[in-house]
Amino acid sequence: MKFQKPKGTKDILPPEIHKWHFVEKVIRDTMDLYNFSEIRTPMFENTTLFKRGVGTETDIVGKEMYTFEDKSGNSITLKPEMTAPVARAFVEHNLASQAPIHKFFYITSMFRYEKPQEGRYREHTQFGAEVLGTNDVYSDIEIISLVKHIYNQVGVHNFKVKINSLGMPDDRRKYIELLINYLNNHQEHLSNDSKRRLVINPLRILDSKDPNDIEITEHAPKILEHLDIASIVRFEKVINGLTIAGIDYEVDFRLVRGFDYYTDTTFEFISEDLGSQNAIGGGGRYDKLVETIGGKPIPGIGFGSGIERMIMVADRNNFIFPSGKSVDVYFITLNEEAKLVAFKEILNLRKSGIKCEYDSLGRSFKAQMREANKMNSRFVYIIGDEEITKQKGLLKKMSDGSQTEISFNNIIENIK
RNA sequence: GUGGGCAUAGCUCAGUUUGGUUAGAGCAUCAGAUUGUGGCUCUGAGGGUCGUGGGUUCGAGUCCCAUUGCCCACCCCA
Repeated sequence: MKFQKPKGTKDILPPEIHKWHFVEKVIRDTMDLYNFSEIRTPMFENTTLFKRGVGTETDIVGKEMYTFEDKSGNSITLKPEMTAPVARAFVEHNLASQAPIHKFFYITSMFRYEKPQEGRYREHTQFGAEVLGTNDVYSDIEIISLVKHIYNQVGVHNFKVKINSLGMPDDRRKYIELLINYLNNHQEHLSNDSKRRLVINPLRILDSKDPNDIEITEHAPKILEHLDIASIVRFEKVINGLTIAGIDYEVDFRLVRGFDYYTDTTFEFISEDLGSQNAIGGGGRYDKLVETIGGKPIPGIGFGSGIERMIMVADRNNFIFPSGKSVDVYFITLNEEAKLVAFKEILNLRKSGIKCEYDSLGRSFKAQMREANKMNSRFVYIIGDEEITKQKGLLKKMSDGSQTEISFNNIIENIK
């Protein structure tokens, strides 16, 4: 019997890892530039956090959570999203009393029990940010600019920003009633899925892909026309800010996201390079979440973005990810004594930060040359019988093939 | 969770229609092409229980069933 990775998971092997290192570095550097600090929370939480925070009617909580009982009978869930854990840590450590505003970022695995397909895993990696403590419109704009800023550095240019406002809960509730009334009159023409959603989560009918549903919802009441004046003003300010920031956006009344905690601003980044799972990232404002999970009424906004999907888009746009430093010196050794000399020299060179490699299979000269060439070594240092006698090795520059005799302890001066 | 397709060497795939001797190619790997010199070229070698388990048959990579995995769409999302 052969072992294989669990369904919906992946291994990242050496030829791919430089992409991840690069993306992670860009994220950390850019987050620092925007003055966000990293937060790490456990891989799992008590299940009730997500039920309370995210909402039991959402698909993520309702059917996609990795939930299990631990040995003492507590219900544990591998985190399917990061906003609720961050809010929990924020409340648990009473951070609100230490400073009025907190800006967090994270890079972490997420777990959702779904049917895997391209760009969709059961364990995937997201980076994201959360701003807690202000509902300033500029924090909305800053978050969206930040995402774009990071995308552009990692080769993700081909994407659209969709934006909408879901208003505050009271307005949304009233709007949903209007929507239900409207849809009830067209019920017989709705898809089966949407008939079901009419009872469970009517907003979701707005983003149905069924042509009939789209036709019907085209003339449905629009949420943006039924919001409180404060929400409308704020939405306009956000949009204005995006224009000033030079970010192209598309107002999309069909954009309703899969978490119950959103209020006012919601947004999504989509790319046509992803196929059917076309969202690279998304987020929104959640001004009621902190109090929902037992904190003070503190507003927040955040986003999450899938790193697998970002790399996928970058690859499909032929983005070249910078790779690490290549080998500086490959030691070619032709006998046992030479190996000992090489071993001593390598110890020294590595202390000075020179990247070295050597043959550990006792292979032929030619094979060692090929190996050095394959790993793109800048230099080769050859030690054979003659060189041992002279106490000088042959330093060969691979780019032009030139080679000179260099004493054993003189290598470092000659490879600049 | 629902529907459709695919599974042959490390990778990309022929071979399946019309079951029939030791299952092939390219790339990759390794080794050679006169003494101790890489990239290009040439030659050769290793590597597969044909996803797994049953069944039909004198005989199965090829037909049938089941199972697992992957892909596509729906659902949903990153």
